[in-house]
Amino acid sequence: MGESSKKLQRQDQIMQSLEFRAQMTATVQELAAEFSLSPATIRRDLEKLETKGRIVRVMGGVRLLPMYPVVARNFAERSSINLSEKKRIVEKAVEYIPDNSVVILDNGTTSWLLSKRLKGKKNLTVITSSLPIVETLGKDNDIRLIMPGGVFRQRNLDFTGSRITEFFAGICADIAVMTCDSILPAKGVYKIDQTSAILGQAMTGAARQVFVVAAHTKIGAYGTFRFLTPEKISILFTDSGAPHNVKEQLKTGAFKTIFC
Amino acid sequence: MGESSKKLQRQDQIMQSLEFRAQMTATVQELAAEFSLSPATIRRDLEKLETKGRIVRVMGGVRLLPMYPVVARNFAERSSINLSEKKRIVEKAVEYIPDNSVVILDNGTTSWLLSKRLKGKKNLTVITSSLPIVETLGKDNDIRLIMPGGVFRQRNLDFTGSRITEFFAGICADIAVMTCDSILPAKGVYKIDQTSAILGQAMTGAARQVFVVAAHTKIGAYGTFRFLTPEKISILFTDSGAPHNVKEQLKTGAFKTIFC
DNA sequence: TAAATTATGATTGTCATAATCAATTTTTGG
DNA sequence: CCAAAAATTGATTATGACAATCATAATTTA
Repeated sequence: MGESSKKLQRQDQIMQSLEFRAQMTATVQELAAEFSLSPATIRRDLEKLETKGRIVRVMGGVRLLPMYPVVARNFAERSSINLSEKKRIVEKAVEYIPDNSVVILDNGTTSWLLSKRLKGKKNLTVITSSLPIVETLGKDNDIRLIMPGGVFRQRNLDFTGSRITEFFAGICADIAVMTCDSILPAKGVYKIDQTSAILGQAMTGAARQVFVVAAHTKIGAYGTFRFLTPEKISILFTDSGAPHNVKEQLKTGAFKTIFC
Repeated sequence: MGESSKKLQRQDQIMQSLEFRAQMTATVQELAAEFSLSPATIRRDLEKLETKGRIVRVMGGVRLLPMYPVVARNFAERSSINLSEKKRIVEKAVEYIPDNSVVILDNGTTSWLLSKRLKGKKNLTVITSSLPIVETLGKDNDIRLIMPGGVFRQRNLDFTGSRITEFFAGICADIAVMTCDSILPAKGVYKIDQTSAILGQAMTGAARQVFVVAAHTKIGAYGTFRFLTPEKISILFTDSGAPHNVKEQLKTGAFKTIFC
């Protein structure tokens, strides 16, 4: 059996009470007084609400999340896979993005990490459909941030739609930084879903240079929809974890590969 | 004099350390061990980092903000002005939004509050340029969320641009819920900046019904750019705090007014 | 290099928290 | 509607996180 309706109702009241407060915060004691309950009970409610992702508990009380918590948490967890490799790749790729450039950033956790490393660049224009990237770069004064718009995909935290192709047809950027689900060195770069692949085609078609950032595990992995052929890749940034023969193949391939 | 470079450098290292962690969290003790420092020093660093808006401290440790903190905080503070009036207005307006409808939501704190009350509606399509609204509704499975896109405005946390008008020209929604900076009952509804007014025109032109939600303080207030004439307003939702003569004027006006 | 500023770690008192348990309330199933 | 089961509640206790303070050490400034 779950929680009693009375308890659930009170949890909603706590949420409402939080929204009334200027800083969206309250102490356990304040709430205990407000509901005429013991601090222990309030703590148990807050514990539940935190599990449900509706609040963050802080020392002595609780804070309403200004933002969407559940999806962000999923995203943060996904991004922790291969994190140290991804970070090395990203650090290197960032070196190849000069000041004053116009950069298209693909969706995905790797390009999200990359966006975090753009701080300090001067006069950058970033075009992206990724909500986490918007949130990361939105606070940066030195970055002009442009979003094509579209229908929101909860699973990917991005926006896509039929207007995307049309949008990028009118864009000429310096660099597109792309993520992927699969790289076949002789054939090209792939995404798992078609919508993302169409977006990828539009993005890469709108940039003079195409960077691909991908952990070595993506090389030879499964991916159905190709969005990029080898000759259009400017640089592939990957880690050095791939088997020797694969690395040799990359070194003699159609595009430049940088092992980070 | 500010902080020493050594201290600032360590604070950056703390941030990096946080990014490496799966849940983006760490305890004071973990960090104390990692940097071979006393918990007191780590706490002082965390205190600074929190002041700078880079982290949120939680019981026993610290959590990296998944999202942009400073702007969100500003927004949350702004939204607390007239909060109880706004909430009453919003509760009433939500009643007039039926299931299965297509709703355009304007930018602004009042429509952000309104978006929080849409949970439970079935098969809703929401079109908005507001980042906070996207974040609020993005976690809701029952809402189809569409963003026109454009250039990000940090100050308003929204997206605007020349394509906006073109975008809304292709839209026919059921309801547009609009906020404003000023209402002159005989003349119309105004915004302070022209960009928002152009967006407002596009939005109201794309909807069959136009709701205006505004605290009574907006009636007769200052606003330069008109985006809506009185005869195009379907319903004005406001609180009953306006002077008697103003309320009489509204009751005999060109549009329906609901005092919440 | 010396003085001023800042940072650090230890100590202390205060307070939040988690765990446990008995009493009470609510829900479930007949 | 009633009895049994489940869940909730508040009191208690042990743990430990926190802020304030101060003397010492390190860093920055002139």
